[in-house]
Amino acid sequence: MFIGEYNHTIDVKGRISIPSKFREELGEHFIVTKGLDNCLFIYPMEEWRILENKLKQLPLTNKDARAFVRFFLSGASECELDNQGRIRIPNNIREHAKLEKETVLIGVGTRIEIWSQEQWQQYNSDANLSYDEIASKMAELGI
Amino acid sequence: MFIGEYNHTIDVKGRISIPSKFREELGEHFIVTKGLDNCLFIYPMEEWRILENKLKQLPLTNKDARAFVRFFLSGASECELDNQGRIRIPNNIREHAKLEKETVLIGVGTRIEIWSQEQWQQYNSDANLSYDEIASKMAELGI
DNA sequence: GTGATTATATTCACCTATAAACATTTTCAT
DNA sequence: ATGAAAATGTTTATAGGTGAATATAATCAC
Repeated sequence: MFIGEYNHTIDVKGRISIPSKFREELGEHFIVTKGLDNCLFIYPMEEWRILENKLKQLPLTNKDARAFVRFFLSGASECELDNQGRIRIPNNIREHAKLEKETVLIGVGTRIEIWSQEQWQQYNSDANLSYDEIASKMAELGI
Repeated sequence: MFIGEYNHTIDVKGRISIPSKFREELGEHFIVTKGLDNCLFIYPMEEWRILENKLKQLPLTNKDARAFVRFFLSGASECELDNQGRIRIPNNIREHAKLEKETVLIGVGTRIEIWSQEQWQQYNSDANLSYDEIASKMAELGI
């Protein structure tokens, strides 16, 4: 399980270091792809395979399904940590997440997400999550 | 059952010692998360596992579910007592609870909560639950 | 109450993760 | 082939995390 929130910076060459707490669980190779809500998703290989399989099963005849599959697969690239624990973010997906310099990496269970700091703050303050909503979600889940 | 109230301080490195009375029941590893009402929740590992599994099952395609999972998991951190019975509170979580130096730890049955002293005092006076109100709530709940 | 024991607070010292700067290699266009 | 630009690798500095030691306060047994 990936959990937690970390503020990291992107260097002038477009590289970012992955929080050390995430590295072991990520393994050597993993997939970075365009995510939902203007962020990037990072999946360990194992989780990626599961997602791939789900995507494969989507009906090719459905317009939305085709768009969804294109979105995920075209934006995906396999990455590897360099020997200082960094990765290079490909330009096309970097733009998708509006990554400049200040970023936030969050652990979200089966995946990691990379946000620009600005986007993350905005997402959080957009109050699409009021306390009441959180509370009722928690109640639903029996937390 | 966690019960009682303790005043502890956070040191300059962001560490706080867990009341000795809580330690045995907590075990070695546990999870600290952003809680409701500007405090932090501490869950024993067993409880946490159950939550994890529920969270994993929420659909990626549902916007509200994504927001909730992000809130909950990015605000979580696995902790371990050091050999003096302390834990470190990550900064993002710490800000959520407005923890400065003086804090209050309270036992609330299945979990422990960490409050800033200020917030706790305010909560107690704001909520100014009269005894009558408490009594009638209890009756409602069939206690 | 007195002393012994345990819990908590505070300080110091070390180590690791990250950031930033610099150096080297590769790629590509001319 | 040559130079420019991009990618990759290395080095160093620093902040923040971690562990240990000491000091102070609270608790307990007698």
